Amino acid sequence: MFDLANYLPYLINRAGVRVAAKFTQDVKSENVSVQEWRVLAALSAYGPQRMSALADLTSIDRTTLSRLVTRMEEGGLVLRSRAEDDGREVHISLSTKGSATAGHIIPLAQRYEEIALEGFSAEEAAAFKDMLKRVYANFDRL
Amino acid sequence: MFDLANYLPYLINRAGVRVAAKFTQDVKSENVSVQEWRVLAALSAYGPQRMSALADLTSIDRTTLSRLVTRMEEGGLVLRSRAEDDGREVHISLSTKGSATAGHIIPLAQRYEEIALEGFSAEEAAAFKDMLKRVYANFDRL
DNA sequence: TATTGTTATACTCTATAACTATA
DNA sequence: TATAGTTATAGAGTATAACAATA
Repeated sequence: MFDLANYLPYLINRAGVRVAAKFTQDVKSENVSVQEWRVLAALSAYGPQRMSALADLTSIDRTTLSRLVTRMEEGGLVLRSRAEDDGREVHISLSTKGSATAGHIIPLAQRYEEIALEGFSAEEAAAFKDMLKRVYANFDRL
Repeated sequence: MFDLANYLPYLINRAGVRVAAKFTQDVKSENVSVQEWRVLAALSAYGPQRMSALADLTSIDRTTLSRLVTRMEEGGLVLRSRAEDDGREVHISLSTKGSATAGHIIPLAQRYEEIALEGFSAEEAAAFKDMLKRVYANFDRL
């Protein structure tokens, strides 16, 4: 047969789906979707980004991100501007409202991390995160 | 700021998205989507299931699953039948074609697990899977 | 010609609610 | 009334390809 209960991609997917589903409900009060939060989080963590970098950081498809950013721009969460040195590039940055919204959500996000890691020692948590990074890196070339 | 690079939900999401994206390309030759594979895998691992159980096993929304199963039924991958003892329940099972398709994909899926866990010791891999189960369980009540 | 980003299209997924059939 | 599953609808995501603007 097939040992689904110990199949790694399955375990990753179901954990991710569950966390995202719960988070969706909780950020609804901020009128922000999970994808929008991912953009806000990436810009909060790394500052203004080009579209292609933002797509990598958020794991959001480029064409989806383009329209998502348009909606966020219309909602006043982010600013879009052309690069001065290279007219092809677009720089996305947080607006004041976007920063404030991110500031409201970050504590909630941190509570999610605490819930997820309940019962983990600090060493276990660090090892766990490291393993997730290694899995990601193992697919770098593919 | 916000330490995205060590934020657990982010790490889980990006690993899951990357694995699913690569897998999508690879199963295309079997004319099967990732969601369809999840159904095939669940039925291969646990045998015939009711719709609600299958939704839990695959982390697929019930309404999405209902239409997904319709498409798979039309494609000859699964069989849908009413329960004899309770006319409300529907049992989904693999057809001969569905079993054969799953049989083709399972080796590919196992290669994905090997790629994902490259550089992991057996103990690390086991600990990693256990942690993913604990994270999932930590959101049980929410 | 190559790169960056946007738009078009068709299909799928999600979320909510309403609905049918059965218990 | 409650449960199992389906269907309707609107909004959003995905994949592919085509496109404009810039380099």
